[in-house]
Amino acid sequence: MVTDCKHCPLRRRGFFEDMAPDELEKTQRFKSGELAVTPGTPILMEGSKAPQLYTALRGMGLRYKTLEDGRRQVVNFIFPGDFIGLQACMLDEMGHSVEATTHMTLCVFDRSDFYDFFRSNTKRAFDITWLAAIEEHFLGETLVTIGQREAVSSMAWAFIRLYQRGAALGLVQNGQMPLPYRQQDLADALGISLVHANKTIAKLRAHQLLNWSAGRLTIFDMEALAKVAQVEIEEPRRRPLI
Amino acid sequence: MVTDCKHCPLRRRGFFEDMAPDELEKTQRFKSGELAVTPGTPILMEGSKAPQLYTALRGMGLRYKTLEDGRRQVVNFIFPGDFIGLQACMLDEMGHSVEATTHMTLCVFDRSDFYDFFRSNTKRAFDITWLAAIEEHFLGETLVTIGQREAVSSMAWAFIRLYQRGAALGLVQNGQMPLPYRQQDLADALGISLVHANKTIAKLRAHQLLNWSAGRLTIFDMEALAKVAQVEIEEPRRRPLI
DNA sequence: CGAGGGTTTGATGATAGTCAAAGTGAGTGG
DNA sequence: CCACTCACTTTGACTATCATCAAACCCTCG
Repeated sequence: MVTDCKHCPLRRRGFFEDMAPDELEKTQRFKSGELAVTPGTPILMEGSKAPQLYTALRGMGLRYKTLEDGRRQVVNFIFPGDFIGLQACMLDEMGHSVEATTHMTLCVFDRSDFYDFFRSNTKRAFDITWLAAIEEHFLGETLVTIGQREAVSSMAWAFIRLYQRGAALGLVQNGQMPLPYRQQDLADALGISLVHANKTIAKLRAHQLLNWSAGRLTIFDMEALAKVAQVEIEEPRRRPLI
Repeated sequence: MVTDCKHCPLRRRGFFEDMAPDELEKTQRFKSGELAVTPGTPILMEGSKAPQLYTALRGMGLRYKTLEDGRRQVVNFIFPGDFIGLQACMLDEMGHSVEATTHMTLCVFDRSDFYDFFRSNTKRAFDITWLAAIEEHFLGETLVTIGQREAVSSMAWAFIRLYQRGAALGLVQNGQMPLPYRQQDLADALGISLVHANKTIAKLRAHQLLNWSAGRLTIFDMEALAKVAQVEIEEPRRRPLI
């Protein structure tokens, strides 16, 4: 019951770039299977040499790093279409762990086929580099956030980016999207404590800017939120799908 | 008076990977010239579509992003051998600004030749992706630092990484290396205020762990420093040179 | 010798962390 | 169907880390 790349439900969303027939076919051959995991399942571990790569097909997860004293930094939230494990592939070791937050389905690729895939088609190689670059770009933005913005501002920024990502994927309906994370996850992503995160969210809610409860996010006033966050509102750009 | 890739002074250091003759020759053809800049010169601007790429040949600089309110986040410190402008190339726009801290000499490449270069040799394309991946890896580590470590710990981490990078490049002599940045730069890199940065450095100095003055860094006790920073001591790995 | 960039220091206050406890709601088992 | 548990959220009280302000200091340079 493996999804055929030709009929990939993701590619139908306008968010992902179209693929030439031969790219599609090569990707199909690259794909070695599918993996379904339950919430909380670790998918990749920091420092491990994973033999496989994934693309998130359904469900959400997160990337994180942990410090020796147990502190955790959430590096990124994983949405459908995200490519997982490039670091293990290029650097031989994952720089962060990956874990499923909801039920997830992942397309599986064998690392041993990666170089062939990379070589087989310049466009695809370029796509992979593009993904690495956009990730670097995003991490840079996250860095400014954690380093320079204060909590309210950080929170606003995070919600805006999450919402935009959701919107691009067509997850937003009636101004609402599923956001199945815990406050602890957001807190760990922004480098603030759970308690402080909670109080900060409460503040945004009190100001009628947004609501996030029961795993659903609603944004009431994007303009005002953007002002709080000090960001330009811009659509995420279309991205390649591996 | 342009340095020939064949005799590139960087490649002689063991830190950079060897290059096959044809790679070397393609790189040479890719290189369109050299640029010498004085301290303080902006090299790339956030948001700009730079027509050129660079490799730092000599000198040091920094990458940073600025917020509307003027706050600055230093994303990374640029050392000889660093590749500059990949983001502009892949994403069409720089995600951060780049500025020279010391006098610098940069190898210049034309963006219009980039795709050809990328396509011409799979190994080189791979190298570029590798660089993007290692950068992503490093930014992840920075993220944990800013998000989870407290000031002393952050500082210790930063000095360790800078020192290791310097050591790999052969800049360390008698346990000392040049580190021509201001305390403000370090502060902006770690997301703390100048005053606090200063006091934190003073603390490390008082504990006899290191000294950083007059643009020179000395580390007295790497072990203890690593303990403060909560990091493993590991050599930076050899990297490709573009 | 004065100017200016960078560093250092002290005083004060705000932002955010920690601790502790209560509230909420979904899921489970008797 | 009703406790009961467990994971998560919410709130209050207290504290620490860190930011801001201001002034002095140090050094190089013209």
